[in-house]
Amino acid sequence: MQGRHSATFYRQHSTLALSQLLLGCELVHESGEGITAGIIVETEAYLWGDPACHAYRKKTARNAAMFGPPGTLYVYLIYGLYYCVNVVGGPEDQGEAVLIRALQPTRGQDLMALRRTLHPKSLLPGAQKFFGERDLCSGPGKLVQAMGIRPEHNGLSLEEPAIYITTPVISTFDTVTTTRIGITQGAELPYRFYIRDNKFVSKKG
DNA sequence: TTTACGATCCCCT
DNA sequence: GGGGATCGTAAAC
Repeated sequence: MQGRHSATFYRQHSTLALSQLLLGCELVHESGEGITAGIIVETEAYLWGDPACHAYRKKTARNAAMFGPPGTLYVYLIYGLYYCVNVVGGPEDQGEAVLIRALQPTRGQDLMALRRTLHPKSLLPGAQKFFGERDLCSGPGKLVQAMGIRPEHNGLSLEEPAIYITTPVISTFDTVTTTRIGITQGAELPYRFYIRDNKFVSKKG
């Protein structure tokens, strides 16, 4: 059994450092439906003074969770269709966070596939009905769906019993540092990190 | 009060 | 490789 990261861990490192330290750690959700888990293989940092950061201008109703203590979950709706999940980093009250962009599934793959299949959009005629392992968590919207993370998780702490991140389960890998995906402002900043040659990463580059 | 747009995903060409 | 879906948020009027 792997240990879980503590509040101290989230407090002790900068958000940029956290973005890299979370690679190789396992995100676990013990839900009523069952347990799902996956190794974090891709992250992005959103920092103070960063124009792409949701907290760039000021604290609002949407981004309030970003100003919670390090180790808080920030879940938000994107494009009116999907949700993304972040881990709030320190220093506290700076509105910084780490976007979890991809997981390598380790537990509950069947449940993940079920959740992805049962998503309302997937029930539309002609929608994809089968998911290979690579399709479960290879993107920020996908992994939220597969892990059963919902808007109600916004503002919760990773100290909660049912949702947490473990200490590293793999450690021998190279980290690629590159630019973030899907943004216009701050696009040149090297704030994206992923495990080299891991097939569950959303995109190369 | 109105409007433009986004840290995405999936299907179609 | 490109575009449409879809809606809450926040900036602009």
